[in-house]
Amino acid sequence: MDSKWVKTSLDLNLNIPFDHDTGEVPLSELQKKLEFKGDSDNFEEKLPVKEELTPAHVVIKPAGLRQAEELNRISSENRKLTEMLTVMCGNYNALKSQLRKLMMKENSENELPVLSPMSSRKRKAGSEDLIKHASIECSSSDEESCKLLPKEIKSNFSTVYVRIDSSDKTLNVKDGYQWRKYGQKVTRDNPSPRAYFKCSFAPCCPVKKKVQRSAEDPTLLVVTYEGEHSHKNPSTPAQYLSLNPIQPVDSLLPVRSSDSMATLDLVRPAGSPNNFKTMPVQGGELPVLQQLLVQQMASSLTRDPNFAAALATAISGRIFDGHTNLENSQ
DNA sequence: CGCTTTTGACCGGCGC
DNA sequence: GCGCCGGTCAAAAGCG
Repeated sequence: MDSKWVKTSLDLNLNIPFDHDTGEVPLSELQKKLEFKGDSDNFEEKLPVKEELTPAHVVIKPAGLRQAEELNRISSENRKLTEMLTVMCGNYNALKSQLRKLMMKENSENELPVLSPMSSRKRKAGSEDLIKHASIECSSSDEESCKLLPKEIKSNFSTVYVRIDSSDKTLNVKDGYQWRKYGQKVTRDNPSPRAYFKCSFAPCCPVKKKVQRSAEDPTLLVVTYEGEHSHKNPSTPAQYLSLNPIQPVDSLLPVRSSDSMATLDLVRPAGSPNNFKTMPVQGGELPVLQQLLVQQMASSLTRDPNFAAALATAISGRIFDGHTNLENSQ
């Protein structure tokens, strides 16, 4: 990756020079963009859907013309949004492939053993020790607002930590995939039960996940993903976004105990300070943290209720305006 | 009625 | 060989 950096899915103006083959953009370009777009409060201004219909528009123009114009405008906005969505998805995939490359590099450098999680209890315990440091902490008072996407690592075995309400007794973690619970067990080392889920989105998808409250911190859910999804996405991007207006967040890369650990407090309002904090970094981890920073910015923006609300208002306002104008003209 | 969840039974690996 | 333990199965119950 070197001096380059990956593109996130946030360039709604689509002006960043972007190599679709490598999924990379120059760091300087990205920084410029992030300076602009990092503040979600500015999003409303950036959206090109706020232009007002002046009374003159409504009164002067013939009804049929106005309707046609409205229709054109709505459909062009629709096209724009679809385009943005397509690019966002493309960028997400690019980001994912970057992550994978990085992982492979990390693994070959550190010679991390490829662990087979099911083979032995003792070895399994070892692997969990390793992945424990690969956690993302997602603090949430609201389960709906806390959505994670499992990272795909070489060993196909990953863990994320999800902060939940201590009163919340369910073991549901919404990560965009569809899961079917097939078992629950109380394990020896933890009084709270462990739930076993299989991915039920695709019938042949081998991915499983285990969800259990942390023994040390009952407000922390330990979610262990195993395997790789045999399907691309939980649904088409449009379907997924319509069902889950907030994009999931990639979890951290696995790092060893001596390395840095980043925590994400996703329950904090996106505009508030310290939404992202890192612990002291050891040499060689900077690209990972930069990547995380970008991911965090992306997640903050896409999770920002102001942004979602502004977008929803703009779209519904358009539709409503269109309806009103149609009714007025009749 | 079909899908999901619950839950006790069962299975296989491991240590003693 | 036996018991322990984590993981899985599958029938029954629950739910929309």
